[in-house]
Amino acid sequence: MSIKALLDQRVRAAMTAVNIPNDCPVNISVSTRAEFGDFQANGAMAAAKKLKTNPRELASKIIDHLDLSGIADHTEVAGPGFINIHLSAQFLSQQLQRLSSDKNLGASKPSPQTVVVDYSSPNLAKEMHVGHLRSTIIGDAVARTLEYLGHNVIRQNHMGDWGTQFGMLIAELEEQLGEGEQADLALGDLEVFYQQSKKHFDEDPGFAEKARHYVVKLQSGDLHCRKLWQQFIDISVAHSEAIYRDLNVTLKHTDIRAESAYNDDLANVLNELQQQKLAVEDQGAQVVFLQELADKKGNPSPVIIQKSGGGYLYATTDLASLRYRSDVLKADRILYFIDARQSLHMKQVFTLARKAGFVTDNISLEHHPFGTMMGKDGKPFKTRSGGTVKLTDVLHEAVDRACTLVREKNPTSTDNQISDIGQKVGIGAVKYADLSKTRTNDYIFDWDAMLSFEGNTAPYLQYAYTRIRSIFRKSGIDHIEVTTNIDINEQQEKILALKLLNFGEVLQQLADDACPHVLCNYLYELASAYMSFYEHCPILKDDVVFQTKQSRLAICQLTSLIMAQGLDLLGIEVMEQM
RNA sequence: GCGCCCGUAGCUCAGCUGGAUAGAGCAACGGCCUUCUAAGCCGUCGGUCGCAGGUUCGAAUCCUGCCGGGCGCGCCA
Repeated sequence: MSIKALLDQRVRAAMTAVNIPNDCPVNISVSTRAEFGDFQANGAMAAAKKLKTNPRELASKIIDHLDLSGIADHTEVAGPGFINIHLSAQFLSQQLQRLSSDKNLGASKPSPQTVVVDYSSPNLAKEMHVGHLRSTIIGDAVARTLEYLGHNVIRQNHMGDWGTQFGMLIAELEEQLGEGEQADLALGDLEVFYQQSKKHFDEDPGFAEKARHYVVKLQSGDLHCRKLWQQFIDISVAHSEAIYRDLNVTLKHTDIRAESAYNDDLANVLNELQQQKLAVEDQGAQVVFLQELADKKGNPSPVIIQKSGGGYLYATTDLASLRYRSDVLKADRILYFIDARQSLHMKQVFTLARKAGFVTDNISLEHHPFGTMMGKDGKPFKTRSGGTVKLTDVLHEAVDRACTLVREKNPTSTDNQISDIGQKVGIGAVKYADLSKTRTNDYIFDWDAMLSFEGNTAPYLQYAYTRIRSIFRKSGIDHIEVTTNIDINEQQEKILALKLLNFGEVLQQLADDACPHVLCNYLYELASAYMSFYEHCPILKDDVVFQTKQSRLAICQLTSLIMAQGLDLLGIEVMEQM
């Protein structure tokens, strides 16, 4: 149980003892200032309002019935009716020792659920650009965390391999192969290939006609088109997978279940919607009108299931995948990490899937959106030439800069050591820059901030870890026994201790809200608390007595374990030195 | 026109199930390496939390209106 939960329980008991109704909140929170204790309960003020009594007197009565023996040194009423709780050093010591022997590092394991996490899902027509970073790494961090908490996580990479533009791309591929070129050569740069193809499509009516024709042939199973398509897809998937490797993302080949996988089920989806009288013909298309999402005037929200030409759209594919995830994968929760611009679409698909009975009633369907990437001018991001920034270019630049810095700081290191550290630092910095701001609104792409290695960045956290490892190397001690007594005397030790004890709660919040930035913030605060501790509390110095040294090493060990675990959940690697 | 998201320090962002004097990083300035890695630590400077009302003992946080920005609203995904 977390300290917060423990305090909540005790204060609740005291509130009940003074006849405060159960529906009044307890409101345990971390104190904003040291003189206000470590935690405070402000439920007395709300309760006093309800009971029409004096809040300070009520708070004082609660304290009279509050049993915090062995937990707090003292409690006091302050201000309008706050109950400030000052934890005892002994209690903190006990809690830390318990944490040391807890293989879950304070994370409580809820009853396991099957959670489908839909993330990354790049469009295979083009190369991945910086805009794809968010879905990929946020989804990955959430998937890792849910797994750590014991859930059955099923990753789904719903790659876009089946849209209208593939007719254009395979027609272009056919022409280039006709000149004797190898597919992998023609597709050496997907972005260039896409542009060539697009230009061809726009300028040559004959080619455009062929492209449109090829879409239909492809979707109806024509072998020649299918073969060309497969060549294109294989190469494009390989590009994405190379990026996953560089990014240290856990998505595997077997996690791919692309749009094309649902092709054979699309007609079934339509048939069932028609049988249920949900889909009706309108202007030649098959459309479902959702009254549930009607506007103020009562106009229902339309979802097109089949185009007037007979083609299917992504709503159809998404419905098929929802049914698959519910029926076959048996999901309790399905999390989607998709651009906020898809919000209406997701809402429509979720509403329709429930209405048509494509998913079980108690399933949790969650769209976790994120905003559009903006330039420094506050307008939608573009490069000087009007294009996008390739993800692979950002990653290479980050690793190059990191390697340069590592070389400066470690002139005697070998090339292998430098590239190993540079890789972890560079990639970590890029990922952390994105993971640490999880606002669901638009965000600014700042090249320099993304490639910074100072302040609130991944290298700061990695550096804190290496400092700990360095101490263990210097001391010649491999590890500290979990039974070692931990003393909390200095202020820096106390601040660090409270942070360490909060890890489990942060993970729970991440699992519930799918917001990795709370873990980033936590780890930064943890690293910061450790840095202060490190500067102010000597460990291996000659004048440090044995017990203090052991205690501080135990604190170091615990910090390193939580730091490494936390960073691992973010998909950021640690190293012994940097 | 309707809908969704957003507006916090010069810049980039936390804080938002209401709680005490709104926090970080970057930038600027000043200290700290013969002592556990200075990618660091300590300090200074910097904010009418877009504006105006409302609810409340208490509002950055909740409600309403306005201003400003982004996005979305039937055959792309």
